[in-house]
Amino acid sequence: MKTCPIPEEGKPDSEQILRMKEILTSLPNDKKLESHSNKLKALSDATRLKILYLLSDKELCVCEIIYALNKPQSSISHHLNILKNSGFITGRKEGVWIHYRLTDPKITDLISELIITIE
Amino acid sequence: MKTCPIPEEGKPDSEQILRMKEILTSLPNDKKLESHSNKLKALSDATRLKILYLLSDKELCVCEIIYALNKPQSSISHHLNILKNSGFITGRKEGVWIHYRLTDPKITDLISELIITIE
DNA sequence: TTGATATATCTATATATGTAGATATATTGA
DNA sequence: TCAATATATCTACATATATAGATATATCAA
Repeated sequence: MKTCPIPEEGKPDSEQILRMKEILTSLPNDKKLESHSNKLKALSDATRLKILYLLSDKELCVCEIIYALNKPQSSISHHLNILKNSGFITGRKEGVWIHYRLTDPKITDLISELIITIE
Repeated sequence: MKTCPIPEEGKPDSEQILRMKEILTSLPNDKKLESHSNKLKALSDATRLKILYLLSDKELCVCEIIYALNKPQSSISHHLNILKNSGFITGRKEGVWIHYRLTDPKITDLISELIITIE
């Protein structure tokens, strides 16, 4: 039976193994990858996706988002905080109000593209 | 003090509110959004991101991925299953081996683009 | 300064997730 | 049929997360 092409002691690596090692060294380091996966985790919630899509049109204040999504204020605030900390949105304070907008307007399009590729 | 522009009883909605409602009705339904957020959740793990990047070059069998990432076989199998169920990768059986590849080669590029927009 | 509004933070709880060891299944060669 | 390899599934446990009520903070108007 063909065995897994892992390199044997003393023998040179196969082309395949060399290529894999090349890819691994070209990747962001573990700390960065951890940060990237955490940012992507911010997208793994339906409420947060809704918020991003709402903001794809124009900036909104928190109370408008609360009204639109019909969820407790603490819950919306929690999700906004996650989106803000991961860099997807930014807030602009105006009196008591805080207006949130997408950090980059391309964000929602990229998310949609990503979903489409696997649908 | 300016109060939140939520529609009052009997009064017509503001332009802003109408636009929000328009966006909300244009969104995928809740079941679909739940599915989308679950797919994105598959990207929220550093090990799974590494697997996707490894597969961006060419298909690999499970044992090669185990060797490259140096993690327990059960763990890699678990992550591959998540990536497969969410549609990011597909498996091709050949004897005892299963070769996995990206469902769409654009996937890793789109992920990178998404990360770049918020960095 | 007082009261109301907008938002954030704290807290508890239920649920989901990653990890890794153990076991099961499938395939192949002898 | 038997042994070895490749992979999947099961299991338990520790950790992370969403939720929503309660409380805190900040801003403004009167």
